[in-house]
Amino acid sequence: MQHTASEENYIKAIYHLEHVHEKVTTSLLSAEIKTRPASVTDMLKKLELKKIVHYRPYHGFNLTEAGCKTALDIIRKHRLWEFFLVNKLGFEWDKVHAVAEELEHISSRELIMRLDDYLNNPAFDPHGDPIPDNKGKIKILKQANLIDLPLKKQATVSSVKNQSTAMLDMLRHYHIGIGSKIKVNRRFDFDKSVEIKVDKNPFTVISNQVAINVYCLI
Amino acid sequence: MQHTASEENYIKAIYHLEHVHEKVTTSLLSAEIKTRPASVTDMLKKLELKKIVHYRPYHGFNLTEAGCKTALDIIRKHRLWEFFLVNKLGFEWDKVHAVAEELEHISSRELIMRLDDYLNNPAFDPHGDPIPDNKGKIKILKQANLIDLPLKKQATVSSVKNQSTAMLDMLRHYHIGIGSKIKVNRRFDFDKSVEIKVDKNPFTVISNQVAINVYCLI
DNA sequence: ATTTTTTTTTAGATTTGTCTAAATTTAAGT
DNA sequence: ACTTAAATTTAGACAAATCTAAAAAAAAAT
Repeated sequence: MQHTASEENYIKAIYHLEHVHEKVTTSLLSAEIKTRPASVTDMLKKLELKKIVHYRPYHGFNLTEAGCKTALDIIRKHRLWEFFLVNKLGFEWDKVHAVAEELEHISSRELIMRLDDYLNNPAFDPHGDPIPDNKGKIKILKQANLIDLPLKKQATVSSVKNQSTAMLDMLRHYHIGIGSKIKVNRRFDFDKSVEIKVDKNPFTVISNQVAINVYCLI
Repeated sequence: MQHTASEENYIKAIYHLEHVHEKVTTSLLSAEIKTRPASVTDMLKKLELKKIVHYRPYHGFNLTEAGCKTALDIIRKHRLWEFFLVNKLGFEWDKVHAVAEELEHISSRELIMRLDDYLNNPAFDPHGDPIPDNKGKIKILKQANLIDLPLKKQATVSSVKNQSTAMLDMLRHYHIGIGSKIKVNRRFDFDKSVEIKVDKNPFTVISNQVAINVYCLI
């Protein structure tokens, strides 16, 4: 009793909307997946029958427990594939979404188990979003790019994208390493450089090119 | 102007049939992909419009040049994924077909380019079948049936005809796999069985039924 | 509390890929 | 050559997922 790719897309979209809006409505979902409201209604009736959503006509809907589990499973697949595409195949992290959208619908459970092991059971995808484990559990921490960090809030360096010698050399110079505590003091519009404080060191400014390679837990 | 997964399955099936039968007919294709003849006729009319096949009603059909190119592209994807599944994820080589059937329909060209590089541009899949390169070129090596091998000359197992689970189980028992080094020591007239040496293992005798399914490079 | 606007659902059509049953064409058997 | 058998195609139906246009329900505005 598996789901079609289309059903999976609806389930995933509902899951995401539930985390942003209290009530998930037909028009919200319609906008999210770029289909007409009428089509959404049709699909909801199907998902209701499959006990994936609780659906009260005219008053929105939300995932059942089973629906939520299914959503997490799809998200797990999506993010594992993204991790694979970036860390094994060398894709740019902003180019993987569309491909992962296709790969996430591959059904083999064994494939995902093996892929997870092959990647050493990563907890975060290349965008810093948590990857649910095979029971649907997710690590609450979120990884964010250094340039996206909220100002003056401490964060912990968790990974570095470009691991070339030149890059690591640069990071050593600024005393930035995995585990370093970083606070962003301000951003400069002129060249998108960022003023930061690393551990107990004095403030410094790092270029945008350096910043975009550093990820932190917040 | 891309093809649906269903169209791709037809194209691939026609390609394979063309290499076994001089004329590819509706009923042959129908049996190959397990759909009713009427459905095959419908699809053929669509593929004819797309200039994928030359179709003469009641008299069979064959791939156009474009169709052939498309088939090779799908086969390339299928075999690259099989290689990945076995050599990176550790699947048994007789368990990858179904998964690769799904993966082969992922459309991203960049994905396949990168996967190919990541795998070091392999020329043969785990079953010993050649992987077309990105221009559709296939490496052809001389393959000989195990029963036809010259005595006491080493050969390398390159492919297996009957890929049923029972067969592969049998081969595993004799430690025969793709890449195994085999030497034929003698043939028994009584039941046409063959005494062989596989890699560094002691001599064994395999039945004629097993031997005729094994092909080697010499 | 009505009326108007917005949202949602229903009704009916379309496309894709499949099916069954009937009709047609080709091949085979005498 | 003629009849029978087999293969193929046509015709019509169906399920999935979408659409448009119209109807119905809920929300907002006066």
